Parts: sequence; C-alpha cells; structure tokens
Amino acid sequence: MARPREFDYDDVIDSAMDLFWQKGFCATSIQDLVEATGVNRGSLYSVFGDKDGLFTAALRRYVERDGIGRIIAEGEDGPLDATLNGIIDLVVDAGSKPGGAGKRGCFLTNTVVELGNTSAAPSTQLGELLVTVENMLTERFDEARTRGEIGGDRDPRALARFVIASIQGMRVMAKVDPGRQVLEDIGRQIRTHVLHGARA
Amino acid sequence: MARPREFDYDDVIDSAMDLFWQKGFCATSIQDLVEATGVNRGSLYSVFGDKDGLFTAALRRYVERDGIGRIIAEGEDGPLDATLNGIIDLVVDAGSKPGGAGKRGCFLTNTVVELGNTSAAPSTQLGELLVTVENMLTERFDEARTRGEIGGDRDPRALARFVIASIQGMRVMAKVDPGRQVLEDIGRQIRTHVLHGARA
DNA sequence: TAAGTTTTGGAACGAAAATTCCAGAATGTG
DNA sequence: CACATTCTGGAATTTTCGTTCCAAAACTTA
Repeated sequence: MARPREFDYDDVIDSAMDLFWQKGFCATSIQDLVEATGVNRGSLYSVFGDKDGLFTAALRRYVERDGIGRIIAEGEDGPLDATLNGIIDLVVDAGSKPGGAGKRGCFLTNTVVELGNTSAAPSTQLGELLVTVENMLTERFDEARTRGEIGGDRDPRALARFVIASIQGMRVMAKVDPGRQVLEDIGRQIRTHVLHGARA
Repeated sequence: MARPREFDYDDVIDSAMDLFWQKGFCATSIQDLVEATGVNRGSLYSVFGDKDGLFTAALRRYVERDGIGRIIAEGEDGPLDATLNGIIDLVVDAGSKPGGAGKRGCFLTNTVVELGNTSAAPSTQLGELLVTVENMLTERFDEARTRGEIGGDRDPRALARFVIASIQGMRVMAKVDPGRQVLEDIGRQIRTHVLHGARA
C-alpha cells in the first residue's frame, strides 16, 4: 500500500549498537550513524524518533543478545574451575587483542558510567541485570561448595559479587591496553581466591 | 609588572575537576566551565591552552589528591592492613551514600571508560596514571612481604594489579547503587585475598 | 605620571551538532 | 493506469560546540 523500507530494522540496530558500544553515546553523532548504517537521517528519525530512541533500542539489543549472563550460563553443569577459567580467559583474550574489539569493554557498564548520573538513566535495568548474574553465579558457587570444589566455609553470594566486580574491573582496565600480562595477573588472583582462598 | 590574575589557579582546577568528575569530558562544555569557575573563556584558554589541557590538569589533580593514590601514599610506613582498609572503606563509604556524591564514581575510572579506547588527547596519559598507582601499591606490597605481613611467596605486582582492577570494579558497581552490603562483600573478599590468600 | 605588560570580558568565527522539512521516488490498490 | 501512501535523499535550520581575537582595564616598574 506504500513504498517499502529499503533497510532492515534489525541490521540498523546492530550497526548502531556496534558504534555506540565502541564510542559511547555522546561521542557518536547522527552523521556517524548515518554512515555506519547506510540509512538516511530522515529515515532514522522517522523510525526511532531521535538519538535517544536509537540508543535505547541498541542497548536493549545488547542486553538481550550480548549480555554477560550468557557467558556464565554456558558453563552450567561443568566443573567450577572450567567455568571460571572460561570467563577469565574470555576477558583476558578480548582485552589483549590489539585491534580494539576487546577494548570496547561492556556496553552496559560503559553506558552506566557515561550516563548514570546525568540523564534519565537505565540504571535500574542494569541493577536488575547484575542481580540476575549475581544469582546465577551464586548458585554455581553454592553447588561447587556442596561438591567440595571450594571450601565449605566460603560465602557463595559474596564470592559472586566479588567475581562480578573484579571482572568489571578487568574490562575497565582492558580499555587502556595494559598488555596481556596485566590482565593475566588479575585473572590469576581472582581464580586463586575463588578456588583456593581463605574464608571470608 | 603587569596586571595580576583575578582568579586562583588551583581553585579553577578544583572547580573544573568537580564538573568533569560529575559529567564527564564530552558532556562538559567550555560554557559550563566558564560558569562553574567564574573565569572567562579567554583566560581559561590563555592559561590551560584548550579543553584537553584543563581536563588533563583536573585529572592529574584528582590522582594526586582524591584518588586512592593519596591513601596509599599516606599509609606509607604503616601496617598494610590499615592501608588496605583505608582504600576499601573509602570506596564502600563513597558508594553507599545515597545522594549523587557517591554516584560520581572514580574520576579516573570514568575517564578510562569514556576515553580509554579513543584517540582523545587525555587518553594517552591514562595508562601512565594507572601504572603510577600500580607502582605505589606494588612497593607497599613488597615492603609488607619483607615485614611478613603477607606471605613470602606472594607476587606484589600481581597483587597490586588485582587490587586496582577490583577497586575499579567496585566503583563501577557503586554507580548502580547496589547497597552497602554488596560493596562490603566485595571489599572483604579483596582484603582476605591480599592478607590471607594463597600463592598466585 | 608614563610606559610596558598582562589579564579581562565579550564579541565573533567556523565547524559540527541534532533535528526538521520537503520534493521526488517507489510501491500496493482500485 | 492513476491514486494514495510511504520512504528516500539531501538541503535547510537552529543550536551549540571549541576556539580565536581584540580593545579596554589593571597593575608594576621606572
């Protein structure tokens, strides 16, 4: 009944997500988005309303598809050290790549740091997501404790909170390209504390 | 021999630091800085060169005065656990305050996330600043090791890197306002690993 | 007081920002 | 084929950005 769109809605969001993820909200201009998506200004505005609308769409896409919870869920029903190594190695590898793909960090973390205390933040969303991840990790640690993989006197929830924070810290550090050795040092300390640490 | 300045150099940097800390580099305009510092455009430019210069000065001021580096420096020749507690308590307290003061996070962390993977001028010194803190902490851990406060088989530099990353993670977490208990859990794990952890 | 030097305030500039607008192109339906 | 409707491309608009420039002001020294 009318002229059809010449672009794919999901492709546009994916491209926008990549850009916002890499550059942040403020540093990404509409012109950048026009060039990256190949879609004209007018079309972008008619579909997404404004820059905020496109950004929130991209952020939502990230939460659904590329969130950190995925990584943890993949290691279910395996030994704890394998899961832990998987998580840490992933962050180390991503942060060690010189190209810059790993230096994007976590899109959600980046967003909260950039917009958390300025605009109407999606920080409530982030809080919920982090709690979800925390619960998943807590469950894994609890199981590992009953299986004797970690000491019976450890605190699963505190350990989960610790790992989440430390991983976030690693992803922040990775942004300044500190070299693989630095990330490996950090990862080794995290791993050691979780698997062979003292009661806390 | 000439007209004297009507503003105090240090006051200007302090005001600029507060603004940049709260809003970030990109979201802070020269106009904002003019209004916050009470100093005219021309004077700002003649003294600091450009926006990057003022930002760099503010960041350096933060690292010297308000970052964990100050606590590390102050704790010199004291017991390690006191220094460690000082660092952790600072982050827990700041992150637990319900107002906006705690949600500023760490100026250095914010800057790393915002500018870490860009080619912006201030990003070049981020690595150096982090390495400076790392070196200070490494030295403290090394002394603590010779004094028997931590095991002789611990790796001072790896521990320093670990603490820095974990603290960064805590400060990111604090932006989501997760509650004091979460931050205390994380801090306790960090302290336990450093003081009573296994070799790594 | 006069000369010399630096700061000050604010206008002015060019670039880039976000957003709006519209004439023409492209499609489905009658 | 023509009408209605939607999309497209890009020019146009309006702010706002970072930065520059300069005449007037203010102070020190001689």
